Order: sequence, then structure tokens, then C-alpha cells
Amino acid sequence: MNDKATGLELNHESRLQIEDHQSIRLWLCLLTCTNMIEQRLRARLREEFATTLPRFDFMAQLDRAPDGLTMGELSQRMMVSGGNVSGIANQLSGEGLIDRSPVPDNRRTLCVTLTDKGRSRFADMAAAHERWVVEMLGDLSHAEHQQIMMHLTKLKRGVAALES
Amino acid sequence: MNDKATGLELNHESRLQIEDHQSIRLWLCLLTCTNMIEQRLRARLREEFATTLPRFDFMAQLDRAPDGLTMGELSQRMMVSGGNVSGIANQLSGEGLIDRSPVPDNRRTLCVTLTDKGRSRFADMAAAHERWVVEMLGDLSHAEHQQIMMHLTKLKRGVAALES
DNA sequence: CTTAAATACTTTAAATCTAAAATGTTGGAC
DNA sequence: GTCCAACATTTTAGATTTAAAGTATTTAAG
Repeated sequence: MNDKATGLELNHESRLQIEDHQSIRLWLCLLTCTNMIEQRLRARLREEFATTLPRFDFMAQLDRAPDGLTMGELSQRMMVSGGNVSGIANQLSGEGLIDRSPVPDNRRTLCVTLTDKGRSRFADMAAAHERWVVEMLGDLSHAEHQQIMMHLTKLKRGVAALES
Repeated sequence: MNDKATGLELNHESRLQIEDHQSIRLWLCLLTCTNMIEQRLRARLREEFATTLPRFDFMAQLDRAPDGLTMGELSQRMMVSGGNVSGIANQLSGEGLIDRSPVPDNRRTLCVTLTDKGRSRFADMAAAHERWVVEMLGDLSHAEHQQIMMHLTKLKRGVAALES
């Protein structure tokens, strides 16, 4: 189907191979980009705020959801295991940065929210975090941003649509 | 600088905010994509080959470098700490999948290569891995692949060029 | 009502990962 | 030659992460 796009005439075997290598290369490129950015953010959060990326992510999710989130929702949105969320919640709760309050009509569920202290602590970190991300991605123009977003969104939908 | 590109007239404050949010959104999109793909690959490697992504990555790096790699090179290419590489190397060496041979003119350095057993074991996994990646990224056309690669490569260079 | 399956969360055990210290090696500077 | 900084790797200690088992609660079927 891509023969027309490339204008090359290749037999099935070699075309398939090329397609495969292309996908692998794209995947490795994606992975490298993400790792590079992640490591820089991780290092800066540690140096300047003595915290970790998952802890920051946990608070960011809560900041985006003013009504609070359940542990399960946090696990889904952070894309980590439930046990992991429990552990981070214990830390942050111990430091007075979040509250875990029972939900009236379901005693299994906990609603997690930022405390005032947590919200103001997060605000400082978020401002720096945003500066760092803009510093790293700012080279790209508005149009390029939109193009990549469009492609990655399509990619994301394709992956999410797969069974299993 | 992007005012012209967007055609919108925004004051500095709001334009900056929008730019920031855009970079953040792009970063989160990138992160989500990578995590989704990574989790699927991780699960499949575990289910079908009883191995982990870092072990696979370790062997993949060696497969791509027939002359072998030093521990330091492996650490750099895998983007993980040296200690981590040592640990995985111990595992794989214990299973007879890699060799660690001293380098004649530098007794600090070890040259790591795949054994025949390691190479054939990796071949099976690589074939499946390639199928999985193509299955996930195959929705995109050749042209789209190239565009994303181009943008991500630019992004990567931008990040790598930053000081510190 | 009773039971069983599903849900929300926590705990546990094992693997992974990191930063920092330790070990051994090399290559000049003097 | 001696010393000292840089290098390549391993070890260590501690934090993070995961899958799976465990606990408690809810839902719904019989």
C-alpha cells in the first residue's frame, strides 16, 4: 500500500523488511527522545526540589483534577501499577501534601486531593517544570508542534485500538 | 516569533502561556505513546519469552554491534547506569548468552559479545518484537513515518544540544 | 438471604534502577 | 620513576517498580 507513496517497486519480502525496520527505527527514536527528556526532568526535580518524577506526576494529576481522583484513576492516568500509587500516596500523605478521604457511598474507594500545602508546593515545581519542558521542546515551531501532536495522536489511537 | 505562523495576535503573556501549554501537551503525548508501547512490549516479552525489556535491549545492542561493545558503551546506548548494566550482564553471562572478554591493550575494559546461543535466542525474540512493533506502528504510512522521524530527530538534537 | 464474582485498594516479594563509593587501571606531569 | 587525575567497571545501599496474592466491599444471581 505504501509502494505508491514511496514510488519504489519492491517485492513483498524486501518491502516488508524495509517497513519493519522503519517501524523499529521510529520506535527507537521515540524511545530515545522520551528517555532523554525524562532523564533531564528527573535530574532537575531531584537537584532543585529533592523529589522524583512519579511524585511530581502524582501531584500533577491531582492539580489537573480539582475534585480529586480515586487511587484507581491515579493508577490509570499515571500508567503505573496500583501498588506503586499506594506507596507514593503514603509518602505524600505523610508529608501533608495530599488528603485521602473516604467516599460516602463506596467504602472501598478513596478520594485523593491536594492539600493547600500540596497545591502551593506543586505550583512552584510546575512553573520550573514548564520552563524546562519549553526549553527542551521550544526549538520546534507552532506548526511543527501541531504536526507531531497530530501524528502521535494517531499513533496512540492505533496502539490503544489493538486487542489484548 | 510564532505569531506570524499562527496568524494570531496575542500579547506576550498569553502567547507565552499558550506556547508553554503546547510544549507540555506535546511532552505528555510523547510520554503516553512511549509508555503504552513500552508496557505492551514488556508484557509480551514476559508472556512469550519469560524475559524483560532491559535484557532484550542489552542483547539488541550487542546484535547490532557484531564486534562487541564495552560495558560503558552499553550503558550509554541503553541510557541506564553502569551498575545496572553490570547486573544484567551477570545474569546473561550466567545463562551463557553473552561473553565478556578482556581487551588486550586496556585491562580496565571488557568487550561484551553475544554467544552463538545468545545470538540464536535473540533472533527468535527479535522477530516477534519486530512483529509487535509493526503491529503497533504499522497504521502510519511511509510518509508519516518519515515526517515523525524528521521531527523527532530535530527534537532530539535540540535536547542533546542543551548545556548540562 | 446466601453465595459468588467483581471491584478498589494494600501488601508482599522479587526484580530493577540509581547515585555514590570502592577497586583497579591508565596516562601524563613533573 | 612517582604521583595524581581521569577512566572503566563493580559493588553497595536504598528507592522504585511490578505482578501477584491478600483484604475488604459491592453487586447481582439464585
